[in-house]
Formats: sequence, C-alpha cells, structure tokens
Amino acid sequence: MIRSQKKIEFSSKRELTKTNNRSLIIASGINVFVDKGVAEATVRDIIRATGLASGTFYNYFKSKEEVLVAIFDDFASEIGENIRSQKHNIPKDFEDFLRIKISTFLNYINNKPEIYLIMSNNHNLVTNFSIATPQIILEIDYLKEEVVEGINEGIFPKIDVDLFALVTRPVVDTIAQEMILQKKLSIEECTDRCVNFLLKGFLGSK
Amino acid sequence: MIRSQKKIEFSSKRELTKTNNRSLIIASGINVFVDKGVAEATVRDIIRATGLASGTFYNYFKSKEEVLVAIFDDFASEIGENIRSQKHNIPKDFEDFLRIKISTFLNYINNKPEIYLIMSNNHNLVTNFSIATPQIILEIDYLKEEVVEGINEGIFPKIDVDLFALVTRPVVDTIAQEMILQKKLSIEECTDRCVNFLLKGFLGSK
Amino acid sequence: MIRSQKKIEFSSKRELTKTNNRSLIIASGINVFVDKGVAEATVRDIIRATGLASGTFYNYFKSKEEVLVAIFDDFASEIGENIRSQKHNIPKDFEDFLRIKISTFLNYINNKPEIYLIMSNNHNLVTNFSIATPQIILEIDYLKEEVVEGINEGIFPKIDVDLFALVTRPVVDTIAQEMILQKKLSIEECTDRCVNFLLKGFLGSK
Amino acid sequence: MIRSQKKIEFSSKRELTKTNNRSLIIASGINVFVDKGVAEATVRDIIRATGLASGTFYNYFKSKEEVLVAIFDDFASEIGENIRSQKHNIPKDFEDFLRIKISTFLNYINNKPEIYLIMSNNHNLVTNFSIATPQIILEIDYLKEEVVEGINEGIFPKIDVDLFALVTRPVVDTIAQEMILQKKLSIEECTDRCVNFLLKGFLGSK
DNA sequence: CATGAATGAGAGTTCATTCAT
DNA sequence: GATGAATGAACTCTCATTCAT
Repeated sequence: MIRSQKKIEFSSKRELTKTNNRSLIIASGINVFVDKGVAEATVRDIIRATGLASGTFYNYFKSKEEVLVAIFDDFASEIGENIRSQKHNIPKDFEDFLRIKISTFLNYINNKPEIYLIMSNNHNLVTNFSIATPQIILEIDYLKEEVVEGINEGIFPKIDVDLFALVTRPVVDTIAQEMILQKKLSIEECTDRCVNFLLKGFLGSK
Repeated sequence: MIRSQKKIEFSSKRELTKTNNRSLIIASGINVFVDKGVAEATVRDIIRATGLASGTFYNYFKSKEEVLVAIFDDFASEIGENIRSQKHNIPKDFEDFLRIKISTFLNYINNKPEIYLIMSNNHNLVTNFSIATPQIILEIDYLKEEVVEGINEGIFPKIDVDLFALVTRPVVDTIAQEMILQKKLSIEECTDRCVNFLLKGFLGSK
Repeated sequence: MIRSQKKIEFSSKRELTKTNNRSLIIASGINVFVDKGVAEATVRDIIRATGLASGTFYNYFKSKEEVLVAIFDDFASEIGENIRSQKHNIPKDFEDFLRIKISTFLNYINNKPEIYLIMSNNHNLVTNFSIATPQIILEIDYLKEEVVEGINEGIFPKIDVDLFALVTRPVVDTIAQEMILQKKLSIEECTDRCVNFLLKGFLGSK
Repeated sequence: MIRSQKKIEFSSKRELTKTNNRSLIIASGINVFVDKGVAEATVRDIIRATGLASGTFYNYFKSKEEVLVAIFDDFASEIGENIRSQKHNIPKDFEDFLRIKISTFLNYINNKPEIYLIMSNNHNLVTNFSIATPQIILEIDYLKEEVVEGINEGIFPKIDVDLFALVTRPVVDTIAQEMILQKKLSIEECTDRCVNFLLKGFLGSK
C-alpha cells in the first residue's frame, strides 16, 4: 500500500535525522510555504507531505500560523546563538560595525534561504506576527541602541539614527534577495556593496 | 433596510446602476484586499460588503484577480496622465532628477494609499500581473535608461547604475510606507530624506 | 461590438429563412440537445446560441422541456401530413404493409436525423413526455390496430400481434441508427433488411 | 432522529462503518440514478439520501460518475462469476445457444432490475464508460465470434452474422424491459419469446 | 415584445477540526 | 499519542427566472 510505504519512508528518515513528528511537520511546512506561499498553504498540504495522520497535526499545532511561528522561532533562536557568539567581536568603527552585522545576516540567510524566502514573500504576515526575524538584526530597536551607544562612546560618527533604522533593512534585504535568487554574488561581495552604499548614504563622503 | 436604500439610490437609470455596481465591487475589493491581503480575500468577502447578490459579481468580473487588475488599471491610467504632464519638467541635474521622480511617486501613493498598500503587501502578485505600478516610475528599465542618458549627456555624474536600479525602489518604498502608515512626515520631508540619503549613497559627498 | 454583430447575423438569417424568434429558439434547441443531450442542456445554452436576450426565451417557452415538446410537435405535425398523404397507398399484403411503414419511417428520420438522435439518446425523457414520436408510426396502438384489421380482413396472416407491437420498433430503430450514424446503407437497403428480418421473425417456419 | 439511529447502528467498528458508508452511498446512487437519470442526478442528491455529511461523499468517490462505475463494477463482477459457471454448459445447436445466453441475461437483470434500468436509460453513458454491461453477453464482438465459431464447426447454420449482431440486443432488450416493468411474463416465457422470434428471423423461410 | 442585469438557490468541492478507536 | 473518517461551514461558480427599462 502506498500509504504505508510513505510511512516507512518517513520512519526511516526519522531514524536518520533523529527527528520527531514536530520537526517533520515543521520541515514539511517550510517546503509548502516556499512552494505555495503562506496564504495558499493549507494544513492538509503540510500534513499530507509528512505521511502522518491529519489528526496528528493538532497534537503539535493549532494552525498553519503556529507552524509558521515555530519555523521563525527555531530560526530566531539559531540566530540568537550566532549573535551572542559574535558579541566579543567588538567593532572598531562604524564601517566595521556594519560589516559585522551585515555579513552575519547574509550568512544566516545563505544557510537558510527557504526561510528567508518565506519571510520576504509574505512580508505582511511577518509584520503582523511581529516575529523576531533575521532582519531584526538589522533593525530598529536592537541595532539602533547599539548605534546610539557607539555614538555616545565616540566610536561612531553622529549619523541620523532614525534614517539608519529605517533604511538599512530594505537596502540589505534587496541585495540579499539578489544574492539568493540570482546566485551571482558571493557573501563578501554583497557585504561590500551594502556597506559601501550605506556608509556613503549615512556619512556623506567615505 | 440598507438593501432597499441602495436600490432606490441607484436604480433610476440602468446604465447608472451598472456603472455604480462595478465601482461598488471595485471599492469593496480595495477594502478587502487591504484588510485581508489578496491571497486570503474571497469573492464572497468582496460581494458581501457590497450588499449585492453573489451572482452579480460574475456579471462584472470572473474572479477576484480580475478585480485586482481593474483596480490597478484604473490607477495605472491616472498615473499615465500624471507622468505625461511631468514630461516638460526637465531635470537640471541628478539631484533634481531624483527629486522630481520621487515627489511624483510620493504624490501618487499619498492620493491612493490603499492601492499602494495592496501592491506592497502583495509584491509577488503584482509582479506576476506585470502591471504598471507606481513603483515602476522608480524602477529598473525605464528609469535606468534615463539615468544612462543623463550620464552620457554629461548632466549626471557617473554613478553605479545597477546599484541605483537595485536600491532606489526599496529605499523609497520603505520611507513611503512610513509616510502612509505613521502619517507623521509630509511629502516634502519624505522627498528630502530619500533624495539626501540616495544622493550621498550614490555619490559619496554631496 | 461582438454582441451586436451576432444580432445582425441572426437578423439577416431571420430575413433569409423567414423565421421568427420562436423558430430561432427551436432551431437552437435542436442543436444544443443534439450536442449536449437534453439533460445537460441549459436554457442559457439555447438562448446564447440565438443571440437573443435571456428574458426573451420566457416569452415563448417556460423551460427547455417545453422547447423539446415543441421540437417534437413540429416534427409530429410534419409526420401527420406525410401519413395522410400515404393513406391511399393501401398495402396488398403484410410484406407490403411493413415495407410502406418502414420506408416512410426511414424517410422521416433521414430528413431530420437530429431530431431522431435526440429521441433515441433520451429515450426515458421521450417516454416520460409520451409525445407523438416518429416511432409511434411503428408502434403499439395505432399500428397494432391496422394489423388486427388486416388479419380480420384476411389480407394479413395470423401473426402474434403483441410480439409484433413489441419488437418492430426496436429492430427498425437499431437499423435506423446504423443508417444514420454509419451512413453506409441507403433507405432502400435498410427497408429490405428490416422487412426481411421481421417477416421471417413473425411468419417464418423454424 | 434518523440520523442518530444510523450512527448507533453502524458505529460499533470503524471498518464496518466505512464499508457501510460506501454501500450506503452506492445504494443511494442506484436509487437516485433510477429516479432522476444519471445526467440529472447530483452528488448532493446522492449524499442527501444517505444522511451523511456532504464532505463524506468525497472520502469515497470523486464524482457521481465514480459511483456509477462502482455500481457497474459490482454488477460486472457478479456477472463474470455467473458467466464462468456457465462455461461447461456447451450448446448443442443454435437454438440451444440462444436459449442459454438469453436466459442467463434475463436472470441477471431480473435479480438487479434497477441497475439494468440505469443502463438502458443511459445508453450513451454506458457506452462511453465501456463497462462490461450485462448486455455484453448478447453483444457484438464476443457473441459474434462464438457464432462464427459455431458456424465454422458446422454446429450452427449459416446465418447473417452482422444482422445477428445488430438485432439481437435490441430485441432481447425490449422484451426484457417489458418483463421488468410489466412483471407479467416469467423469465422462461420471455426466453421462449425471444428465442422463437430470433430463430425464425435469422433462419426462417419466408 | 425585447432586453439583460440582478437575484439567490443550489451544485461541486475543499478544508479545518473533532473524536472514537 | 497516533489514526483517519466524519463533519459541516464556506467557497467558487452557474443557472433559471424576474422585472425595470
């Protein structure tokens, strides 16, 4: 029977990846969200691809939105670790600061492009959920504070912090999309592009 | 009853009713698309808000996508007129060029913020429809050529045209969203912000 | 406009065939019933093909079934005339009787094969309507009486009248279908086949 | 309430319910197809009569056509068994051959008259599905070959095989309908009638 | 009479969710 | 916890029919 074959297939996969049903559903969710978009995706789509019974879904999640949140949460916690591990990497100056943050960001999304695609294709959803996305690293509150600190400490120049908070994300975002979809530019090249442009944008002459 | 009121209001002339119903559906479509997003919106959502019978929808449109196209079409033709009226407004230099384009763009979306919201929240869809969106004014092919021309004529400085094509839209877009949603900044202020930032970004020192 | 073109087309047709809207609807009904079958046909299908407005249909008919009845009625009256013109054609014997009836029948359906197709493809409907169909010429009451008369007058042999009433129609029907659909056999050949087979069936010694 | 009664009746074992629901739908399908004809029948008609929820239908069938196929399949497999059990019943002569085939056929349809009615009222459909109908026993390819064989072996007389193939089905069909609908004649009487008539039709001297 | 837009019932179908096993 | 059939709300869309013009 096809059904049981599927089950077996997934069981072995489970064995291999040492994962459980929750992870199975999340993995399937990522695929479905990338393929069909979050709005068009259905719980059935997700559960179908796992080989699990439909009822099983509700042992783990209440809705597809909860899966989405879980996907982002998982990703966010990974990011968190990564960021913390960058903490001792203290920037010398503003350029260095930008370079560290942006290259970290680009590394993330290069490793998990699917999740990044879900986020950029469903921008409204992501905002509605106000989830800690990787973009957050480049965004308002958190980053802004660091910049303000840097300015106060005299390490950074006195830039327009609000403009910085507003503009950095979309610029890096666009270039990141270019990187993932066109696959022409390396992480280093993208980082350079972003840093150069932003630096000039905020500072005037380099 | 609301129903009969409507009937009385519109039913004097057949043609009038027809035009009104079309407008009614389009208006309702705009509301629904803004509220729920295009993907989540249903034909029933749209027709429900009009007070018309469900079948009536299909006298005017085949699907919600056709409503979307109609919304964009209406908007696009307005934009067309506006652009043409700007043709004799020849820029003195690159700053002037940016200022004209960006202020035109911001004026559009300030007049029809709902449509702009639909478009930016459903960027995929919009690209799929390849509709002439207001963003087009700020985008790749068309604008790029103008810049190249300007450079060749010696009016504009030699900037990185590809970076320009890539980065201008998202920067202006983000600031425009800020303008519409927060309603703190005037069109002039936003224009200034965009122009200043981009100018420095592309040129280095102003 | 496509619409008015259609109208004009049909108006000219109307001029040509000296027909009116009722005939137009009936003609369209025949086409639709042949193409889609009576059950699948809709009033919209019928009216669409006429170029008339949907409301106009109801000035002439209450439903598609009424159109069907009209189609059969028209046909039946033609048949009636034809039969009357055959009245002086008095059969010499049973073979002659069969030959006259069957050739008459085959002539009808050869002239109006569409209507015959409607009838044989919708046998249940036709029976439900108990309309005077061309098959009636070959059927129970009317024909049976003639046979009984013939037997009483000593012109026809003493055959099983009930078997005759039951079997004649389907036999002729099947061969008629063969004639119309395959178009290999002439009316004369079909008549011969039917007459020979039936004659032997009713009369023949084993 | 009928609803809860049903639930109580069937819900003891899951498998049982499943089998019963399938049977329920098929049984309802038979009724509806007989009553309204296949073309006029709707999925909702079928499911309505079962007392099940509308969605439940689609757990078992994709469309009413699939129900029809299931009905015929069930019947066909019964027929298959029956035919096989007749295999050793080798006919002595042509009359015997006709008698065996026809009585087998009449026995089938006498047991499942509803299904026979569906088939004869929807002859188009049946042909389109190319389903093994009971009529097949009396029809062209299969039977024709047997007759040709019989002729070659010298057991059967040299009859017009094409006429045989064409005429046998409608004759038996008509008498069968008479049998089912009027319920006056026994299977034996009908068999006699058919055999006698056909035999004379094919063999009889004029 | 002709027109054709409006109507709303109803068909097909999908889906999230429940719950007995 | 896992299962998967049952449920019925809700959606897309079509159609017969009405009725103001």
